[in-house]
Amino acid sequence: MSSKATRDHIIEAADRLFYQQGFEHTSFSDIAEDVQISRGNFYYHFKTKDDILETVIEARLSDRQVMLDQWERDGQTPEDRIRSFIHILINNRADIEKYGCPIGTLAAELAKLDHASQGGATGLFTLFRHWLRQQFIQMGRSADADELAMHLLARSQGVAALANSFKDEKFIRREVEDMCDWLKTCTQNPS
Amino acid sequence: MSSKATRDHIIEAADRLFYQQGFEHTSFSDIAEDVQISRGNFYYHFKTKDDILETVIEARLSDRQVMLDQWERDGQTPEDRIRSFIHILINNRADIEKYGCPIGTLAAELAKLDHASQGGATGLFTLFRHWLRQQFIQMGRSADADELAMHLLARSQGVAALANSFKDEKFIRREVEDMCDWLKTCTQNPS
DNA sequence: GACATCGTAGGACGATTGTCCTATTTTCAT
DNA sequence: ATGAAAATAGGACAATCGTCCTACGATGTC
Repeated sequence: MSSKATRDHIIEAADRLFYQQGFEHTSFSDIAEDVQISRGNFYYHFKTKDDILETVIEARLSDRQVMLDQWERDGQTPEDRIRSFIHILINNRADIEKYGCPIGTLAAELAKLDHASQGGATGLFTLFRHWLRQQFIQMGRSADADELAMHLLARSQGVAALANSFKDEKFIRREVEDMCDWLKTCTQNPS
Repeated sequence: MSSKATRDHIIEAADRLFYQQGFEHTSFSDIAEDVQISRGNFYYHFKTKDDILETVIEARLSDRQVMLDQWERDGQTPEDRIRSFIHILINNRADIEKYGCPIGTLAAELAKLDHASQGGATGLFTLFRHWLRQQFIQMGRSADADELAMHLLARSQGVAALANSFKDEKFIRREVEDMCDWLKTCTQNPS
């Protein structure tokens, strides 16, 4: 098989397993078994485990960027686009209830490990933060756009965390609705 | 030394290290070194690693219960007491920026490990959920007390998560103030 | 002061970890 | 078809993990 195809399989499997089981708790054997290659062959594609993590983070960054670009094309108004962000919680509720937020849980784990890729995980947050900030600026809230972005990011993280623990779909839907209501008030109140 | 003293030392060290490094990433050697006992002596006090985790969760439950009881004595109004809860974020901001929320990060890790003590970690959330619910009931919001409790719990978790990633003290203070403002509106609006 | 119990130390154990090395197979340009 | 390069397999490796076992020192009761 071509090198790139195998490499992509590894990245896809590592991405999924890091999400479902955590980075440290996922071993090379786990990934190799999932991809159906030998454990030894691993080091032809990646030098170290940290190397795979870096690549997975880059892949997630690229994935999310594509998603944001798509919203930029689809959503008519910045409010529409932010609503798409909020509705991630509903669209991915099954996974979130089982494994939490893929970005938040990774950032939390790497912080505890004091891992070199902490910054990469924070970069995933920053991607959304800057994108949300842009949307709020377009809504005429340039003065406090970053504060609004952080606020919404925090609320999403909180909902994901509790949804993961309590596995309560109604709670997710209620909070999503509440965030959308809050979003409506953002056009009106300049502060 | 008495058995109980050593045991308490182990629990205290395990509690701290599980928080700072995560449960799985903390080994018996880490704890033993911290307590300054031999690794082998461990199994005189605890049967397994999961056994220590269970005990640590019980200790955290007891600790937080004591804290809630204290607030119950100190705070004049339920609003005062809920404010004490919100201000955990400020009082513990240094640790939260470094290690996140001790309850949220443990619950997230155990969910990924599919660990038997998942319920114990969720129980820590439930302790606060029920306590907050009681406070909101005393504020005359019995109809939606649990929803308000979950809402506030979620917001705290979100702030802790982002504070951990961005290490931004101003963000914490801003969100705490915002939550206190929101709390004020809770007495007025019956829904 | 003898003795049983409690507490501790130190190491053995099998399994698993990330990493690395060396054959062997596959692929493909010539 | 042949040879170089790419890709894979399988195992060796040192270290570390949780667990367990046995022997030694401390403690306190009779």
